Amino acid sequence: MRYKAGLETRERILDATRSLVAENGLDGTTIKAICEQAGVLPGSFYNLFASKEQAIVTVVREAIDAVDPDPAHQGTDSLHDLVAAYIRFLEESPALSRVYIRIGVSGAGSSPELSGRMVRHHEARVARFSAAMKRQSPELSETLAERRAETLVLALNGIALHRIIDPDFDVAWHARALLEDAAAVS
Amino acid sequence: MRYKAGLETRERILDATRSLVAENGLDGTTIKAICEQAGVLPGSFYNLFASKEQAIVTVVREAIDAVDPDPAHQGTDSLHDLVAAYIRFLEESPALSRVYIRIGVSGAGSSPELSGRMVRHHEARVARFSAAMKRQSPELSETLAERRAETLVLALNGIALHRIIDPDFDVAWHARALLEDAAAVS
DNA sequence: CTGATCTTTGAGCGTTTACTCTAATTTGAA
DNA sequence: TTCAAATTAGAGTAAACGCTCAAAGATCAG
Repeated sequence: MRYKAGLETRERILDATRSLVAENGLDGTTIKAICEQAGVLPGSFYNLFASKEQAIVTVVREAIDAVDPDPAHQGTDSLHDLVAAYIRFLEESPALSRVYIRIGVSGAGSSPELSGRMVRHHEARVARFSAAMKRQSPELSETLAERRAETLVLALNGIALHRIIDPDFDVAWHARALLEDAAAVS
Repeated sequence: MRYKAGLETRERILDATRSLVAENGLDGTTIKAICEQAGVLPGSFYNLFASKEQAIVTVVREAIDAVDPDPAHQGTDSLHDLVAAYIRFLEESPALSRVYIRIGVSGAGSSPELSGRMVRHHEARVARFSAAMKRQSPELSETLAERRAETLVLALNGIALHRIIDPDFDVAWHARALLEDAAAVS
């Protein structure tokens, strides 16, 4: 894994894994398909990755890192900023965001590694939304703000999810509608 | 499929299929597991069902029929009624509702039969919510009411989905929060 | 009881899965 | 140029998958 050729192969494998998981989901993605799309034979795959799961985890980590960008700004962003960032992620990284939705949705199947990572990510994300919610509506109680924040995050996921079934679905419109409703209350 | 024994076996197979899909999802449910849980051998399964997919489709149809009860009342129910009915479905039919969420969410995988059925169901459901929305807020334009109705349905699914990862998750609270937000706007 | 029909048995089919192994080739620092 | 280390090729493994089938057993109308 030190030579240039190996690193290039690794990238090709990750590209293939990303698009295949986006297209077919976790269980629908096979080693054979990855190798074919990457132009590689199984021996090469297993020279660079210990298992199929390791390649998938790598791609999922990418997706999780991409969904909550600019962590330096944490503590200053508004709910609107957060939702806008999510919409941008969905629109500008179609493959990666499909990976994210598929995993977040299926509960990562039978992989404890992925499940744990996703649960922790969800908690952190709710916390970030919750902080923004409290900043925007200081009159809300602690627990109420947290629950409303979680409602918003989960509802956003439900909306993003629909794009997997209907590629022409207008995610941005619905996400903004949701945000407006939440803002109208507070 | 006419003798009493066959009908009982059929029920046992459907019970097993329902709980296994609820627990492990579509791809995680195998013929072997179904047969073991139903106390049946593969030959018996295939005497009653043409394929694994047929058994699953039967269970999914159950779930779809259960999520929108009392179609006779269509045209009179309020948004609150519809959301309350959904919450009741989620709470009173845990296994069936998990099947519903898993299928609706994953896009039914690679089964065109299931995908088509789910798409049609979603459209009908949105139409029903949309009608209730127009009744409640006549001042909204046609398309606006429809889009808001779809936002609500999808957000509800996003919330219900989280219960698959966290069984203790308070679906009812979050669903009601969503409804209040939507109501506060109109 | 008879006998046609339905049900169950359980070994086993062919395919696909993730993954391994050895030998050949390529790489790039010294 | 040398040569150990990294990378590839590609046949091959064992296990799991959905599913089949012939034979034995259970059911129930006539």
